[in-house]
Order: sequence, then structure tokens, then C-alpha cells
Amino acid sequence: MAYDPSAIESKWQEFWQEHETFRAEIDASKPKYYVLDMFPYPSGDGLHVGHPEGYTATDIMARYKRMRGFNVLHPMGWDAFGLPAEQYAIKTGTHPRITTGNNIANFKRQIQSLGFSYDWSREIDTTDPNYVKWTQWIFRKLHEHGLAYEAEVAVNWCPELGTVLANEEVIDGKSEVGGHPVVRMPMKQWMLKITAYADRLIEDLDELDWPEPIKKMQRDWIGRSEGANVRFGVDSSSSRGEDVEIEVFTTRPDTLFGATYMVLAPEHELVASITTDDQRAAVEEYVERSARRSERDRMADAGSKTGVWTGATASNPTHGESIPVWIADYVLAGYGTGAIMAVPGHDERDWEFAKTFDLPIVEVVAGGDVTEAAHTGPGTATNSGFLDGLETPAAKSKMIEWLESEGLGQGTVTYKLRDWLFSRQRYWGEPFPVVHHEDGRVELIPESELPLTLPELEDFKPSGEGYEPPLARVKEWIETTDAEGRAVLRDANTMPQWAGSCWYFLRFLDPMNDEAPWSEEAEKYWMPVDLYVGGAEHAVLHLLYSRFWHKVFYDLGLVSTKEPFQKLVNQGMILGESFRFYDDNPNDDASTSPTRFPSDAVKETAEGPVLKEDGRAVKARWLQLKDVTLDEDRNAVHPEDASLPLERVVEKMSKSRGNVINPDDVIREHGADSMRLYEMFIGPLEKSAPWSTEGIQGIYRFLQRAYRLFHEGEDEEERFVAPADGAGTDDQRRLTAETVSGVTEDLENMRFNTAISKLMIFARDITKDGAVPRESAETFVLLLAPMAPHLAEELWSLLGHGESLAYEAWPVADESLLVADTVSLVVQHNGKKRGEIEVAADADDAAIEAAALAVENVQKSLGGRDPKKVIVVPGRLVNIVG
RNA sequence: GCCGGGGUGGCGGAACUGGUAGACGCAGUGGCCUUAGGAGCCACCGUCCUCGUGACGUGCAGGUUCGAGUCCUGUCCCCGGUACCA
Repeated sequence: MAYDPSAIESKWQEFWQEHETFRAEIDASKPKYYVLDMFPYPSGDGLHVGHPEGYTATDIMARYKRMRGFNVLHPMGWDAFGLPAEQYAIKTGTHPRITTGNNIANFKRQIQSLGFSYDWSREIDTTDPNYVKWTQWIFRKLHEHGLAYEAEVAVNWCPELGTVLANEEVIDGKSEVGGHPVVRMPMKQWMLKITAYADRLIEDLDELDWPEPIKKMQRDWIGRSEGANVRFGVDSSSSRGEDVEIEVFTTRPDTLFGATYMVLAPEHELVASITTDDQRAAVEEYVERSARRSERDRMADAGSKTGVWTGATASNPTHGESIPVWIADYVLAGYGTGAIMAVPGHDERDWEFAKTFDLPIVEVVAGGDVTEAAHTGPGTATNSGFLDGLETPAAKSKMIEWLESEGLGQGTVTYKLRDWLFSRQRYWGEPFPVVHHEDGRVELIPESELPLTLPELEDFKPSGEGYEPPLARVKEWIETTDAEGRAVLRDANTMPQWAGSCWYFLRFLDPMNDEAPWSEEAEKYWMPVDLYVGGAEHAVLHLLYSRFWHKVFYDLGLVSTKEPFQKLVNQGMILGESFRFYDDNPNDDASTSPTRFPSDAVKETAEGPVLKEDGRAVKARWLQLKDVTLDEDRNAVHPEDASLPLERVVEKMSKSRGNVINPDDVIREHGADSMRLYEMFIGPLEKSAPWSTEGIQGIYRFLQRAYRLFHEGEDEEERFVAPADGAGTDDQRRLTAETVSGVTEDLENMRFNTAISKLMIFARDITKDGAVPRESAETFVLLLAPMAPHLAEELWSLLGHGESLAYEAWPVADESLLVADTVSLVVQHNGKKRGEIEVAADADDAAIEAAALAVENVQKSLGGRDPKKVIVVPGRLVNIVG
């Protein structure tokens, strides 16, 4: 019971801080290693056990690489702008700066209590004016290079709350807070031209050491598709003699002969002008209905197609036949040209639409049966005039050639990716460093006036007048003058939270720089980030936005690498465990005594859980492991009713489930080293796994055992015992070498769980034949150091070293000890194990074969037959076939 | 639906390129130590039986192979993402 993590851990945390052990400086004589965590938003709830999982992994790598002679940059900071602090301000009047400051202090305390080796001198906070200054400086650069522009874009305006809401604050077309109606309103907004980088954002993924699924998600999000734009002339009878053309985008120009009708998005600008008088009422009703329908509604009946004929027809340019022009909400206004040519024979959606409205279906690609289903795959062109007989790829290019020569269209590339909506109607964000002139001109404010800071507010409630951001109310801030003394207005929008997180990894290189966002020297030395660890929820947006900015910086000569993050690892989620049952008191009525039901008596419905038996509404209840009773079969049952089985559920930690684990509690009880080790031990980093309150016991026992390798006696009698001099017995030397080799390989591959199990085996077996020899003891302490740094430092100092082990050289295994003189081989007959033999490591196949055939069981199994074949797998086994 | 990940003991998980399935840990069982043990140490711990250097066993059904958790075909289930992208 002598191992006392709390004393050891605070001692070493103070030591590291006092000695600035982890301060990183540029040192050209050493290779660098930049290991980065996705910095957190410091929420009011504090750290949960999920955060430290990634942080522990990066810390182990940072400490390991230091011992391997790398100059390691390992910083931490705060992504501190964000909605929760502003919402809290609206509710309580507390300035977001105060809330943010408190939350940062709490996060920092918690993170530091885990003993991570961050260089705290580089701590940054995206809300700090010295940081905001450079975020605004970057916006100036983007604007100067034509990558920032203003456009009218719809926002979620909630008249009741008098504020603009983020998509995530809108649920089912109503505000998350209060359930008030939300309408889409156009508003002038800042946009960033990320689409200009679409191709490079796809291409450069190839060079990155990222998980394939993440790369794929990015490629799909950008959604490059090659095809053609084709112009269809609207028949003059329906366009009142005017020359009206509808341009469509298609990825299958080869199917143009099979276009039997066209569809416009209800929002398409030509809808009103081409609609004929007798169809006008129906079209207008449909347009209005689509506009009213929420995203959710549209999604709900994605299977069934709706639409209305506009009364107009257009001419299919290939054969000149008239085809009807419809409107339907399965065509999206925002993708391609907002209009399609419908080829029902070869597109599933068009096929369904044609079936619904009895439109003609023509086969133009052989290989399917278009009367049964759309044939969407490739095939030979048919019924297609000059394309007949061509395979799909050839038909595509021939059609594009024809369209271009006839002036009817051209080959083109379309992306799903849209430009990035970069303004928010919020207070707690970076103000835009621009002024608006009366004549509508926009001017950047001079660099010397940065940072442009937020005005102080007394009241953070939205103005409620018009759909204006809170800053619009602050007349004395909004109304200002330019250098020539003309009256101008500041921009009332602020930047999104992404702005700060798009470039923070560059500021870490040189956080105190007043002259530039970062110095060329620091950038050249430290970039790119060698290892970036964070949650998969940022797979697309954060990583895509930062890559975009980084490419802009690259083009401007501000950085030397095309990509910011060389290797990316997504950590899994730490899940919570709880035990579920139901009761028939869905309204939490305290006066009734509810009946409890097991999970298998309940089914989920759209309205919530109900009893299978009679459909009564019930409500789920959760119990924690410590509160449940285990019956004799070790099944969890309700503590007050042993006949009620409980369902074990493992899911995301959340307050409502009561399954949240607070790191402070874990550290108090078992120490930071146990917490670190446990998070690494429960499974591979990339995988999600449940936190188990018992499981950490095993880790704690292991650390105690490690401590006891160096101590004897109990309580007051306890004292340090120096290890025996020398290298110990052959077995001890071999075990030590094997541990070094195994742990090293595991750490290189970030397989922390198996590295820990190897250390456990060492601690269990090293004293099997005598006291721990000094060489093994020191090696073990060094191997333990990246993962359990506090205990390792303590033991290292007890072993008589005056300095921190943070920069000690990583142990090297004595290779000669890793090769055994004899090996034990499994002997199989027809693939079934029949015995084992011990042979010299360098025995030849003939000798091995003879030894294997001599095994009594093998002979018995062979039953006198001669073996047909003998397979010898060196170092593994012998398989006798016959 | 589509895309991605995954199904191995009571539980978390090991098993590198096909080569002894279940390392390590939790929980459990037995023993030792002890005034006591919620400490520590040792042993056992997939299923079945005829208790053996026995049979079966990695979601399910097939296949390839001397040999399959690992490769192939089909199929079921779970988790995550996404939502008619022409």
C-alpha cells in the first residue's frame, strides 16, 4: 500500500514546471517532431474522460520521441470562441470573456493534473486580441487575393427569439430553445472561395498518411464529377417567342438521346417565365409547398416522387423532339445548374418519376431491361444515332465533342463542395477587419489598426429588430470614419469558430511573435505537423478548412509545405456503461408507484418506447453498475427486484444516462498514471471502448507492483531497495531484451495496449529467479516513462539519478539475446496438433522432420501410413500430411 | 439506400506477412499469508464428453489451402457517416 500517486504526481508536475523540462526551442542539430492534439473548446462542463484519451496518446509519443533524440514540439491551447459562452451570456449577463477565462482555467488545471508534457510557454487562446489580430490579418490576405466575397445567403432567422440560429440549433424547423418557428431569410454574408482549391484538396490527399476512410470522406464531400453542360431550347410556343434556353448538368452525356423530359428545381429562375397560363396555378402551388416543406419532410418521402408540368416543352437537341419541362423537388437548386435532363431508362430517380407520371422511358444503353428498372451501369449505346455501338466511356466523349462542335454545350466539372459561408450573426467571434462605404464599397482596415476588438456589451440579448446581429446595435462601434474622415460602417458579423482553429498549429510555432503570425524560420523548422490526433467528428470540416487555408498560405509563400498534417489518427470514443429498464411513469409523476419492465417487454416507436403488450407509454431508466445487483448467473438485476433483468447498454457518455466519468474523480482515487495507462489499455486507440470502473484496478495493481519492485517493508517500515548490481541471470537479461524490443515496436505503431501488457509481463516475471538486476530495473523504468511518467521519474530518482529522465536515451535491446538456442515447434498431423518438439534453432528440415515423426502421438495418429508430405514452418510448426 | 468500420470467453481485448486461437487485464473459483483483508502472493478459469497430449469452437453457409479469426463467394446483425448530387 505504499504507492501513493498523489504525492508522487504533484511532486513531479511541479518539478517539470519549475525546470521548464518540456520547453521546445529550435535546434537545427536535432530532427524535429511536431505532435499535436486537436485543441479543445473549453466548455463549462470541464474535461470528460474522452479528452485525455487522445492527449495521452500524443503525450506518450512526445515523451517517447524525446527519448529517441527528437526535438519535440508539443503544445496546447484553447479554441475559445463559441456558442455556449454566448448563450450563457444571454441567459445570465456574464460576459463571455469571463466565462471563457474560468473555463480555460478549469480545463488547464485538469489537463495539467494528468502530467502531459506540453510546452505551456506556447499556450494560445483564440480569443486573445494578440491571436485575433492575426486571424484578422489572414482574412485581409484572403480578401486581397479575391478569396473572400460577399453574397446573399439564406440564414435561419427566428423572429420569436430575434436571432439567427446555427443549423444545429434548429430542430424540425423549430428553434432548439423554446421550439419557435424558424424561417429562411436571405442576408448578405461573407463567403470564402474554397471551391477554387477543390481539385488540389482532392489531389494532395494522396501524399498524406491518413486513414483511408477519412480521405474518402473528404473526396466525397468535395464530390468532383465530370460531365457536360447541355443547353436545351425551350419551344417558342411555350416561351412566347423569346429565345429561352435551359442549361442542365449531366454526368451521362452519352444518354442524351434518351432524355424524354426535363425537370427544374422549384426554385429555378426560369420557372415563372416558362410556365403556361393553364398550368400556372398548379405550378405556383407546388413551388410554394416545396418552399414550406422542411428538409425533414423532403427527406421523409424521398422514395416517392412529386412534381408538376410547367406546360412548357423543350427540344431534345439530338433528335429535335419536344419533351415536357417539369418542376420537382427531387432536383436541387444548389447543385449543378438546378435543372436536369431526365433519362428514365438509365437513372433510378428519373425512372421512378417517369413511372409515377407515366412519362416515356427509352432504352439508349443496352444491357438492362428498362421496363423493369433503370439500367444505370455502363453498356453499349443504342437508339442513339451517331453513338450507336459505342461503349459508355467512348460514347461520353463523342457526345461532348458533338455538343461542343454544335455549340450546344461543353464538357465540364461540377463539385458538391460549395463556397464556405464565413460569417455568423454573433457577438463572440472575431470581427471582420473591414468597413462598408455608403456606396456599397468594402474596404479593409489597415494592418496597423489590427486587432479590431469587440465592443463591450452590457446585455447580450439579441436586438430582436430585423434579423440583425448583436453588434449592429452598438452604434458607437459600428459607425466610424475611414482615414479620409468619411463616415463608414463596420461589419456587424463575426467569423465562425473555424477561423481560429484553421491556423492555430502555425501560431504554436511562434506564439509571441508581434511582427508576423509566425516566423519563416520557425515554420521551416517545425512544419509539417508529424502527428495529429483528434476525434473523427472533425473528419471533414475542420480538416478541410485548415487544408484550404494552408494551401492559400502556400501560394502566398507563407508556408513551405502544401499540407499541414502529415499523419492523422482518429481516436475512438470512450463510452459509458449503464443498465436499463423501463417503468410506466413517463411523466415522472412522484405520487404514483410505477411498475417496472425489462427491456425485452418494450418496443421503440416514433413516439417513444411503449409496452409490446398493450402499447402503454413507458420511460427508460438507467442504473449504474455500482447500484445494480448481480444474481447467481452474474446477470444484472434491479436492486429492489431480483426478478427484473437489466439490459447492459454501452453508449456515448451523457448527463441524462448518468454514465459520465469525471477525470478528477479517477485521478483522486487512482492517480494520473493509472488514468493514463487505463485509457491506453482498454483497446486500440482508434477504437471506441467502454470505460469500466473495475478495469482500472488492474492497472493500479500493476503500478503498485512496479513500485514494489523497488521497495520493501510496509507502512512506516517501507524503504527503497536498490536493485542488485549487474545484468542478472540469462532469463532476466532475455526478458529485459524482449520487453525493450516489444515495447519499442508497439510504441512506433502506437499500439499502446499491447505495450502495456508487455510491461505487465516484465513486472510479473522479472523477479522469478531472484532480485531485480540494476540493468533491468533502469531499462524498465525508462520503458515505463512515456506512459506512466510520474512513477517513472520517482523510481529513476530513487535509482540515484539527479536529473529528469525525460531526455534519457531510449533503451536498445541486445539483439543476441533475442535469438534462442532451441525453439519449440508444434507438431501437427493433418493440421491438428499432436505434440511438441524442442529442436536446435538452426536444425535443418530433415532433422526436424525426423524429430516430428518420432513423436509417439504422431505415429498413433498416422496409424502406420507413410506421410505424403511434411511441411516445416521455421520457428513455428511441422505439419505431417497423410 | 449508399459509403465506411466491425462481429473472437461472462467483460475489455491479443493473435506481425495464412502457421499452437484466447496474450494481458477485469470479473469469477480455490489455496497461501494474516487478528482481519476490500492488501499481497500462487493456481485455475471457451464449450462438451467417455476427462484424453479427446471432440467442437472466432456471427452464419459455402469455398481455396497441408493448414483459415486472417484469403475468396454469399448471407445476417451491430456501430458511425450521409441523405434524391443528375
